[in-house]
Amino acid sequence: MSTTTENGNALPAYQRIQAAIRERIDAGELKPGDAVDSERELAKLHRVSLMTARHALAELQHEGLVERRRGSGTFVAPPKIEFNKLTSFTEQMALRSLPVHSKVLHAGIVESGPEIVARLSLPPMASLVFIERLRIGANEPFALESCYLSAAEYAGLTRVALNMTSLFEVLQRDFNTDLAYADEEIDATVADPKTADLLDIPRGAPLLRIRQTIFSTQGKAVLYVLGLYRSDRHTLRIRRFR
Amino acid sequence: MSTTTENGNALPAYQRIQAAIRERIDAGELKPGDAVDSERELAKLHRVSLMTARHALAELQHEGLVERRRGSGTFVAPPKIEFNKLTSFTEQMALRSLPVHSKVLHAGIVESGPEIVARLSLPPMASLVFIERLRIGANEPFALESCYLSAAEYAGLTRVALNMTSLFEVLQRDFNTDLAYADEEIDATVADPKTADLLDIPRGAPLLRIRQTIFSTQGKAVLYVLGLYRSDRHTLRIRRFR
DNA sequence: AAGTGGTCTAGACCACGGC
DNA sequence: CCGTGGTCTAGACCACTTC
Repeated sequence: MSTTTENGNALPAYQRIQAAIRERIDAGELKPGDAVDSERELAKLHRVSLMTARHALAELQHEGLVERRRGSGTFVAPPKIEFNKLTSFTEQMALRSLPVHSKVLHAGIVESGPEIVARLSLPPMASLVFIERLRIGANEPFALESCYLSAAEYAGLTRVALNMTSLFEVLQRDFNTDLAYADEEIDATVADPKTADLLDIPRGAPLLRIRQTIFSTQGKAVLYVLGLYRSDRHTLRIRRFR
Repeated sequence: MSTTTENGNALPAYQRIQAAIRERIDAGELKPGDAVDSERELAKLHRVSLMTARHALAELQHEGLVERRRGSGTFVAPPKIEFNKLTSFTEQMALRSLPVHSKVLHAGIVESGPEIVARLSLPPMASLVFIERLRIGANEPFALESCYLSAAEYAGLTRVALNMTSLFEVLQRDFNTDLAYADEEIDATVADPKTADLLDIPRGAPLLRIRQTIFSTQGKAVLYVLGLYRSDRHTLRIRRFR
């Protein structure tokens, strides 16, 4: 017997059922806590067997979109807060609806030391795009960020105005590079004279130093960022699990 | 038809199959990359239907224990590195096989300010167990940690020798408290004179400050920890996802 | 061609929750 | 009690990989 009587497309039945439920949630028709159709109802509605309806719901449960309670039913799960999410400076500030811009201090091609090249898994003599920006939110300097990328692939970045635009956005739009995750090393340091002046803090003031290697969805190290954050204006929040 | 012919226990068939596979992996009989029995083999071996064998493998795949490739088979997945894992100081040092101990500076009951009480979701006048420890690894002071817990529940902690023992372990063993996750606030500060002396660093040296609220598996805030880490001996590593 | 995982059926019994 | 999810059967066809 064929999968459906009126076939034609390629989407499995259980995925069609999931899509239908997702749509009802996205449309606001179903809110957190509301009951979703039961397995038996879904089976009748979509003319599939119980196992297929069950499969659809089981996956949605695993995704965290619904909760299932034996004897009771299937319910839309409350929205989950996402922890340890990699967000750009622009996105973080937008969440707090703060006016934000950057002052580009440098943007060019450099021959850098072996350390940064190694972090990007590039050959020892590779040249790099180097962008240094002072990050400003609510008219106060927040952070000093130095970004490094392979010049071979991202030389065009030096011609993009990055004072108002998110680097993440430019990489996605103009270079078709989607970022996936970042490995970060976090420690504390003190402001040297030049940094202190730029960030408008006393020399010797404590700074949070975050060194990120950011990887694309293809698993390639795309971006190395050294960030110095004013500790009086910045707290990093993370959640760790046992 | 009954679930099995020779029933008696309560474990579902698919979980017995999973357990059998897990055992073979734990025993080293199956290594990463090795092929696991196919659905059909498992079905015959355990005398269950294909769907049941399939269910067992599908869950193991979702857990990340095995990888399944259509047309090819099911294989033991390479071990995954766990990121952002909540580990005790003792566990971290054990990973680097460094000799480790602690010097208990204080251990007693205190009436603390409103902030810490609030972080533990306790009534305003609640008294707290306060334990201050200097953490020492490789014969060098690493960090200064102040722990706070509800005195009503954990008063017995003041009588436990915590200079060589992990607090996490004591909570689990003696208080039946399993920890699940921690919300952490991370910033930078400078060493005050007392802290500088204890950590054997210059006054004004940068410190990584981590404030943790640690929750039990029941979702209760159990422990508040204020940690000051020598930035020349400590780097926090995390991975963040987009 | 043979074997694998992916999807699916049309039933079944059980354990649990709420009324 | 009835409806819910949880487990399970004994098959089937398909898409894919490997040889």
